[in-house]
Amino acid sequence: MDSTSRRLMTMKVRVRFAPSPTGYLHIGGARTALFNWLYARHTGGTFILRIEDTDAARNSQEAVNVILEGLRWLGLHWDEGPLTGEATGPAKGDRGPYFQSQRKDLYQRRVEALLSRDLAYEKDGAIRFRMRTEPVVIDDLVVGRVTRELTDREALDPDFVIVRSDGQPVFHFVNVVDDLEMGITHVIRGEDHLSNTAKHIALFEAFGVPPPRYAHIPLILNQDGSKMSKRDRGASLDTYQREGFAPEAVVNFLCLLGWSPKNDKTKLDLKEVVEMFDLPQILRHNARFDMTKLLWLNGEYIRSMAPDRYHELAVHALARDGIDTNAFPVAYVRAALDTCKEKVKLFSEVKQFAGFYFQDEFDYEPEAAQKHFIAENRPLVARLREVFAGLASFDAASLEAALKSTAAGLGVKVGQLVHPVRLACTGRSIGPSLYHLLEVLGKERVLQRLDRALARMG
RNA sequence: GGCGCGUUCGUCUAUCGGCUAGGACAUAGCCCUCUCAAGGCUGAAAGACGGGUUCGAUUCCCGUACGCGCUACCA
Repeated sequence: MDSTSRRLMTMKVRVRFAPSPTGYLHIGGARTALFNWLYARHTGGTFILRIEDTDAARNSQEAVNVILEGLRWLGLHWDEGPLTGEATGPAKGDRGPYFQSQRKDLYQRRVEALLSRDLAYEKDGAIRFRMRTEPVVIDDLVVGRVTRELTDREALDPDFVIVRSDGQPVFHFVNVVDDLEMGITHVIRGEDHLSNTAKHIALFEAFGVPPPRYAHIPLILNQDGSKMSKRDRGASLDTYQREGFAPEAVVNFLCLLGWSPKNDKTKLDLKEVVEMFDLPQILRHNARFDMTKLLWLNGEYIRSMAPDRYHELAVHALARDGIDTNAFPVAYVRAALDTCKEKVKLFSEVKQFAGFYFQDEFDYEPEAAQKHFIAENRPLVARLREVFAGLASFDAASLEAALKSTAAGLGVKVGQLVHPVRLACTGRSIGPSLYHLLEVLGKERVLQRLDRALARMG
């Protein structure tokens, strides 16, 4: 073991997620944040959020808020970093500011230090760093030992710009200065930065400071293997926030992209992941994003979700879809939502499954109405209506018994009653268990809806 | 073009030289069933290619192909 690794081993881990506020949080960025968070929690270290808002033109407070809200939604809370999207706003941690736009003096001082030692020089109004020409060895914790040779262009001129002629320092420079000043011990980032790491290491050496350990994680690709860009469906985290995914399912799925618990478990306990997670086990190849599997996982999470959590998310989804459940008794809402818990894969589906509980006026599915609301069924449904009306106890078991004996008495299959009744009471041909849904609706609503449907049957 | 990284079922992955290559999603069939799901059972489905090393290679080495990344006064 060299002295650098020994020093780092005794040092408390400090990792950071350093997104640029572009207006959306890329799913790959979310995974990078997750891996940094997991490593910090695993080692008892510190997870830092730093906003790389050097490109003033396209940065805004709203764009930063998208990132903050995305991370909060995922449950990836940071130990140091901004508390709001405002660059000059409050922050926690003593190594700030955590916005690059507020760190200009720091960069200026570092530039002058390099200039004064002739490690950098001015050319055409820009400031360039004297890059070494020997290969740079990167001991990456994920990829292994990488020896970065000069490219053909670099062989001609290895130096690179660190401050543009307009006075703006470039990414490679500010990134290194910040990691240095903030005492970052491990840089966990996308593999797209691997080649550039040589520059970063050279810069650290120029400052006379040992570089942090690097861990370059593979990229997340589209289903077809192409690069996932802003426009691709599922590339932006807000897709999941809006479409009714449970954050815990998204986090679980992201854990499985490039990392695995080495057993056959798919549904993971985050606490266990924190215990097991480590950098060397991260896979070295890119992964494709399988939305179908995430959807399945989300359904798994919903099915096994704690009741309170499920109701909270379901009610929230309904509200977003224009259904105010506050107008109904809490017990009714809970009972109604419970009948759908095992049916939905997404919270955005809750309205389709449970909407009828909260609105009396709804249209019938045309095809189903044509099939089930026929004259032939009218006397059958009418008979059942009377049986239901006479029931002393309107619970699922009684309803089932009543419906089945009525069907038997009429000499028809159970389905011949079930389908028209379901359609009459819900407007749809699919939905929760019929008997349970009738129980929740209650006798009054059920009879009303049956009457309304009977009026349309022949 | 140069530099770097990668390559196990369609997809995510297990395997750290002994494999009849395991699991999950998706998919096919069957069962269950009031719809839709869920669940149960069964099936099909993989080591990019070519050379080495080895008693033995998915596993180690080299080459080729393919994919991805970087190669900016973008981040």
